[in-house]
Amino acid sequence: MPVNTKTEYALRALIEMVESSQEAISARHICDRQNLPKKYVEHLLSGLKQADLITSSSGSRGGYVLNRKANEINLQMIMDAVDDHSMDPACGHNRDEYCLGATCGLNGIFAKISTDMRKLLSSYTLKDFYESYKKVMLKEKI
Amino acid sequence: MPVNTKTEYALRALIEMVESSQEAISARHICDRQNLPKKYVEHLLSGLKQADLITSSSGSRGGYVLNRKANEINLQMIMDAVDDHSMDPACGHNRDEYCLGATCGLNGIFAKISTDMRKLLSSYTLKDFYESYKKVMLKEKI
DNA sequence: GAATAGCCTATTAAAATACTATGTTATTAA
DNA sequence: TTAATAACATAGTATTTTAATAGGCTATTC
Repeated sequence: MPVNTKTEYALRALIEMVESSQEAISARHICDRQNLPKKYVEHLLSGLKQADLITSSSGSRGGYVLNRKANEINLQMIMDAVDDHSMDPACGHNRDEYCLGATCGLNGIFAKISTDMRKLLSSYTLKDFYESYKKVMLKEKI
Repeated sequence: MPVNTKTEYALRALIEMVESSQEAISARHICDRQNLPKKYVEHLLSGLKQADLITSSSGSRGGYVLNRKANEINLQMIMDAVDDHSMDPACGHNRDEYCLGATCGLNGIFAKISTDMRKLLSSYTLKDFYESYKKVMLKEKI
């Protein structure tokens, strides 16, 4: 599955940051609101920070803030940030003993698939996820 | 990674069937030529058979034959055949305790991603893989 | 200086993945 | 008709990846 829990949790955390706008939101608040495991999510947030998607501040009023507009963060960026080796199909990334390596003959087309896949995943922005999420949440409240 | 070893091995086995045309090719021959683990591949072949992508015959002249033209078999079919739960991102397929289920708000867009992904993977046919493979193999021989 | 929050480095638990082992049945060819 | 070859079925194992937890240290604010 292309969207694993790391990606899903990261998305849900980022949605809370969109919601909270310029005000820093703590991991505790994020996890309370989204019902997520705090320690695990903290680890993911550190990945998002390293990728420059968010910034953080320590201390009692600290927390996390988006570092870009929601439409400038896409799914592929998020996946790369929390799960570096996500979309790279190629003979050689698998078991060495049963791989034909450079002579496999499939590397070319595998590379194309990888490119196409990344392109597709780059087409979904955090804005899309947020809006989709918001729509459902508003319905729930009525 | 979208293309795991199951998919890769299945592809390489199917390429040998394309090569062998209407003549049945045994698992032993496939695995000798492609340097693959026989028992494991046998298991994958049974999946391909169940999905009607290939037929098989027992006995000393037995083996496997493609059941469709190479351009009528695509990557998504192969993945479904050897690895049923491949491309279905959705809240709820992950850990229950940290999932908001139906109210997650992401199910809609996750479904769209899944559809788009399947569409993309359906666009690569066995013919594409075979031709890409052949091209490299011919170069090697010179 | 207590409380709150980020962050860093293990460690563990569970699940998926990639195989392996053994045995049975079907077909063919000597 | 029997030896050889091959599919097929079931169960088991081993490795890897994924998902999380634990504990402590550092930074900031009230």
